[in-house]
Amino acid sequence: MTKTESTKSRILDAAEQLFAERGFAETSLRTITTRARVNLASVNYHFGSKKSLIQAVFDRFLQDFTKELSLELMTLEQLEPVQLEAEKLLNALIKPLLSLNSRRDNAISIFMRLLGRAYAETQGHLRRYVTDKYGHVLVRFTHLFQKGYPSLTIDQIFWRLHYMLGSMIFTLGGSEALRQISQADFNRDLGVEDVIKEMVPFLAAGMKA
Amino acid sequence: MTKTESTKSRILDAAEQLFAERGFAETSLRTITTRARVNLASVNYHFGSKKSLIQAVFDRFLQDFTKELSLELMTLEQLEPVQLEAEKLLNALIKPLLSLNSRRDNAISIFMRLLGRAYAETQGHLRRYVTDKYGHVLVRFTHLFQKGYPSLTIDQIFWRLHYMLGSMIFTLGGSEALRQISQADFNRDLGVEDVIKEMVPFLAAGMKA
DNA sequence: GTATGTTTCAAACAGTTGTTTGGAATTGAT
DNA sequence: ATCAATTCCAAACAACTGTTTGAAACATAC
Repeated sequence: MTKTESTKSRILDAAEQLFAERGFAETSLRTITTRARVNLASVNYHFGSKKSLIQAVFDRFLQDFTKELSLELMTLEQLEPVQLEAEKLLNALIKPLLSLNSRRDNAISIFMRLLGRAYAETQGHLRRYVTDKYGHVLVRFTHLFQKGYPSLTIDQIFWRLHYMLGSMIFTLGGSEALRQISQADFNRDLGVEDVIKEMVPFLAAGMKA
Repeated sequence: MTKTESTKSRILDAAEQLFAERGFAETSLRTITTRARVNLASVNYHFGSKKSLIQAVFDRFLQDFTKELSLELMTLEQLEPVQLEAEKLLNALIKPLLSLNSRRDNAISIFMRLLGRAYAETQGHLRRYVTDKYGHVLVRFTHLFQKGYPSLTIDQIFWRLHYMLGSMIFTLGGSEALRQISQADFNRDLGVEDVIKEMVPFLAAGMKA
């Protein structure tokens, strides 16, 4: 059993990294199994198919993330409307993100990049899978914002949340490359945590606009 | 010559649509040539390779877009610092976008989706190609913001521009799918133009924060 | 030690990919 | 009408894809 687990998780480790780097279609099972130092057939043996492997990669991430996020939302849901400031709501999203990074190096970037790629899969199984399984936290989030900012219409909140998601996925998912540009043009280097901190006032101001 | 042009542009039309829908790797030349009703070999004859075809698709879009954008930037660059409000700067970006849509249906979504996919290509030729060829407008944009908001540091401006780009690419590129969700959950339907209008105050507030 | 179930592995499978080829069809100029 | 250049096209190419197979290696229990 221990040998199996190491094979499965070695595959997951290699897969999530490669998927984030190159994309799903651009990553072959042979590339994954070579990097994971396991036999090619073991992916189909342990996961069934490449599609299922992709979902398994997401599952591992989303389990950790949504568990923490759900906890944050629960405490927020017991607050009075006046206490629900945008900054506080944003932190409920950011705290679980940051704790991802404490478990594994670079986890935020990988996770955001995977999300971005899943989102880009327009025709795909993945998009449905992610939204079906984890769309309810978005709904809870929407309700919280509605409660804190009752002057905004529900569509305004809906769309602003998506502007926000776009900012986060885009900048955090590509942060290495962006940091390279930033470093080249402005001779400064920011870590992912710094970028997130910079992001909060920007997003909060937008949500309150 | 006229036959050739029609073949070339038929390929470009089919390719840009399919690339935006499914992605570059997920779209085969056979799918493209079938939809374009041309022979398979004509892609390699007219464009050389699939990579070059992808670049050609971008070129056609970016030529129209950057020409208009550059014009907008020029008029802004002759204004006084106090006149450079965030809303005005945003409109300089949005106007060329909207005029894309007047030429071809759905052009904004397609363009944004292509940009998103190019951006996701981390290892790739495309990323370099786009940033190399059109990165200077980003620099001009940064300078304008710096002039209008001198209290912000250069890194703050740099990152906020990227938050902004993320919002735009994410929401406009996926707007059909998002609109579906919006329609299902809130029974409202917004066109791309409406989403953009909704976006301006959000982004402007963030930039000024 | 034998038997049972699980996991690994090399090899092969059928299908798809981008690209190349050499000849046919078409074009435009003289 | 003749010639040269351009464009088209069916067919084939080698390389790569995800998946399956059946036997070998391993582990676990009696």
